[in-house]
Amino acid sequence: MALVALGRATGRLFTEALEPTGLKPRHLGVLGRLRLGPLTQQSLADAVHTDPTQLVALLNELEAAELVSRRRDPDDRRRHIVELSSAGSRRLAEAERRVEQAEQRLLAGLTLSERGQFAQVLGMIVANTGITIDCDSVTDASVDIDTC
Amino acid sequence: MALVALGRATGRLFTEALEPTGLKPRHLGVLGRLRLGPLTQQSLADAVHTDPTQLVALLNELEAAELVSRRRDPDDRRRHIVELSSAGSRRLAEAERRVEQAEQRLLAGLTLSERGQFAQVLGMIVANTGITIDCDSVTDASVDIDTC
DNA sequence: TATTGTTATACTCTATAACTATA
DNA sequence: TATAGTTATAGAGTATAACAATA
Repeated sequence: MALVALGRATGRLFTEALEPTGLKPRHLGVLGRLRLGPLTQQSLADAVHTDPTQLVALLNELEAAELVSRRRDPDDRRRHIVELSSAGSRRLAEAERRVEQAEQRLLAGLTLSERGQFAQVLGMIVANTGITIDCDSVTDASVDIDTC
Repeated sequence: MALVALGRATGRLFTEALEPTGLKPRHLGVLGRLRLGPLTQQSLADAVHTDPTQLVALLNELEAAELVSRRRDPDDRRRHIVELSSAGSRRLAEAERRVEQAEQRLLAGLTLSERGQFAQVLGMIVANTGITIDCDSVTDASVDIDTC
């Protein structure tokens, strides 16, 4: 179905748009969530619907780039508290800008009302089926930049 | 973006719907193309926009299941001519039925006119961007079962 | 004993290069 | 030498199980 192919193509588009930032879509999801505040790795994994096991690798990369920090939770030394750095905050903003530009290119041929309809239909499909989706703001009327 | 996640979820939906047939979406694309007539592997690879190298594995599986046959082209013995068997034809029909059912579930909440709008918008996005898509009938008004 | 984070393993997909047999 | 098909290899992405430290 065309929807699958278009989804893949869109994924490639976003991935390429992010390339200059050194981030991949999944990194963006993590950084975006951390902007709301520091989290434990477990709760972060839940929040971005990622396997805790895969989150480790993502965080290793983000930490190596000094975009996030990990520190032990003094209350429970098994836990790591993950926090967005100021560099991470800046990188996130830049990445979001690039993704938004890519999205503008993608939707260039559509009028505002068509974009609204499109977002609405996407939301309805998600809502009306048992489909589990990896990201949150699907019903966001602006088809906005949740790059989960 | 929601579109990416929905595309992935839809892909999983179709893949699962096909499981009882022992086929994967890519097999379906190959079988569907062969229904139009026998082809050389090269032209088949072109037709379904698949790497000739990956097509080999797909055809090995389809041939092992006796859904297609490969024979040398007498005019150029380097070439293989690939042909749909009658069993392949039946399996294809069954697979298409299952995919269509999955699609009905996916679009269950939408009215006919909403489905039309949706297909139209998908087509416009594809047409208005430089996106290369792996399948043909994207602009098909019925959002029909090209499972490429 | 259970939980947090980590490592190791494996399996699928995909992309690329090298090989064979024919031309 | 070039082409059709094949094989081998390596790289992402993902899922699962086992492990160390801590509770």
